[in-house]
Amino acid sequence: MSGFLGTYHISLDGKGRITIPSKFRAIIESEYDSNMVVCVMDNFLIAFPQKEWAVNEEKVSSLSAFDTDDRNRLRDFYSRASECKMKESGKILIAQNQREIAGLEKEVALVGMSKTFEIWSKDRWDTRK
Amino acid sequence: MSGFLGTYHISLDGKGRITIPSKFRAIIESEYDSNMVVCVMDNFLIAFPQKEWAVNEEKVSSLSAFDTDDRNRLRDFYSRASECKMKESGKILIAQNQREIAGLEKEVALVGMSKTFEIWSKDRWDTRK
DNA sequence: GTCGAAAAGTGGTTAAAAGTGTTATTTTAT
DNA sequence: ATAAAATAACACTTTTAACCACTTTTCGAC
Repeated sequence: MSGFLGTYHISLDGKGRITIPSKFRAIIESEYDSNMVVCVMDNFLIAFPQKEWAVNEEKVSSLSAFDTDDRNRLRDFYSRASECKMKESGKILIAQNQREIAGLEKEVALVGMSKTFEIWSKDRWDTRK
Repeated sequence: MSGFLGTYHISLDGKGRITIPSKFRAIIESEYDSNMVVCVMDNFLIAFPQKEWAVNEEKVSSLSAFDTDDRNRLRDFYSRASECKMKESGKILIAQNQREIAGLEKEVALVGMSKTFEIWSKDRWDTRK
């Protein structure tokens, strides 16, 4: 498998959920389990299969727990992350505060980034530079 | 085998699929498996057998997922790629957003590039400089 | 505490759209 | 003229979006 690739334009339902496109879903089901971590990055969200989140966490673990700048960076990173499960139905619920931060309303773009994928509001995606 | 060579003028069917010319098909079947990755390059598309794509990916894998510039570069690369399988029938479906970006309508030119081949709209192929 | 109402979250159904497979017909090359 | 390849047409399957009904959680009033 070549990982998460491509851009999908999908919609948030009334309760703030998205249905994962079937290609992404197939990857999650075959390569990972249904546990995901979603975190905030600037303007948009990043969805990690839990296994990839762990790899990533590895990389930030070199930061010092006592250095103020590092600690601030870590706090930004962790405090706005959230664990979520992809359900049987292939849906995942995006936490409300994350929807707000990422400006998600109705139309959403999912963007494959190989080991992870990004979640953008359509507006921000279309106007990014 | 000498790889993908030559130019073929073929057509997109009503559902956005192309039938791979039998010479290309023979190469894919003998040298590779049926998994392909198609990505966007400027005005046209590039089709990679998955094995060749992996070589390519190798080259971008050193970029950091946390550096904004690197991440933007990765996003350009991945967001416009898509995995697809050449079916038994020798057809592959070109993703809708790729058809749009590459301006594919009815008539399409496939252009061999040895390890990969390119997919052009006839108009753009004829008028390229 | 516990009751009830509101909000948040979950699961399933449906119709429309997108994607797939097959066969038959047309075109091309020899 | 024949065989192989390419195209067109059609039926079928899968995926998606939009609803709706149900469950769980939260939270204030008592």
